[in-house]
Amino acid sequence: MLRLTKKADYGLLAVKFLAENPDSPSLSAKDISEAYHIPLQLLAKILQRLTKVGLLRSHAGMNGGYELSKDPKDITAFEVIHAIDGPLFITSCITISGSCDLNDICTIKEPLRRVNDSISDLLKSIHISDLIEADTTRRQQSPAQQLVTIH
Amino acid sequence: MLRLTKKADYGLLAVKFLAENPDSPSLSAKDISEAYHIPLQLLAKILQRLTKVGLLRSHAGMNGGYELSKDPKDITAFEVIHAIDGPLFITSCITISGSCDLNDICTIKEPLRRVNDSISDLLKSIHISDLIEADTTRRQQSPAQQLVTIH
DNA sequence: TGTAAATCGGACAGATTAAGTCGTATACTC
DNA sequence: GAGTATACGACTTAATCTGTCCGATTTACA
Repeated sequence: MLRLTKKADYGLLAVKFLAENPDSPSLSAKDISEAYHIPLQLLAKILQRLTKVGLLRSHAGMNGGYELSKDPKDITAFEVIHAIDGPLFITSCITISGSCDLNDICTIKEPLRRVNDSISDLLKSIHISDLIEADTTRRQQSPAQQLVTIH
Repeated sequence: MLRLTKKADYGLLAVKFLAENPDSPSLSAKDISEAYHIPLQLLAKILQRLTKVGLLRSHAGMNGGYELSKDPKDITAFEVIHAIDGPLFITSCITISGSCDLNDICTIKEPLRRVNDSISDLLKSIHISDLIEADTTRRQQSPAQQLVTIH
């Protein structure tokens, strides 16, 4: 099925939201959870992880919250996803140690590892700023144009 | 975590195995399950699905089994994975109907859909024949060379 | 024509993982 | 000091994946 977790989805949404509101000194987990109807406690943990890896800066206490620690141009989708979901492995048999039960038998491991790397590269080429741009251009387009350029 | 199911792994292995043995008129689920230590009944179901979508031809009865219904060059990794795991959706919110709870709120859907398409294209560009070639070239190389060219 | 070997397919149980909740501690502002 | 917010570990619930069981059907061959 090859799908991201909801946490990763939420994380991307949150980071994009922070990127879109550079004027606000910091937005709280509550602000973001209400904007997107994400369970507060769950989002809080996601933001904590993003803070831990240095993508966000946090401010506890009243009027606290989170802000991006760098420019949206310099944050990739890969970084966000990796921080939340951990390392990306397309196959079940490839683990961080590189070993699996079928170590000597399995002959598709290496080809799939290359696929894995390609996907990683793809996600590394997508920056948070791209997400914002894609969104604004979409709004400017007519529905007919959207069908042509998107998907 | 963005990972294939084991079923998809098994399916790819099985299809590759069939492609590697074009001389055998047909290999049974048992043959394949023993070659790779895959649970027989589980593999049987996977092969049944691949048959259902037309990638394999099955022969019931004694000396029965499966064979590829077309050339390994004409079967993509995408076809195998799609047959087993169903449609590929990178996000949790993008479904076959294209709708999610956050339909109007979620602003990363379209960008992620493009990522989704890119991954699909990537998997469509990988043919079963490629998996075999990658494997044989690997065997011909020295361990040192493998480290350079692979990954 | 009967038996063995194979595919077919639904239902189910167990295991693993994801999603979400709870409670408490800590930090900061006013 | 009160109120608001982050930090974080433990826990529960829900969903999905993995694997098994069982019976039915098909086919080759003795």
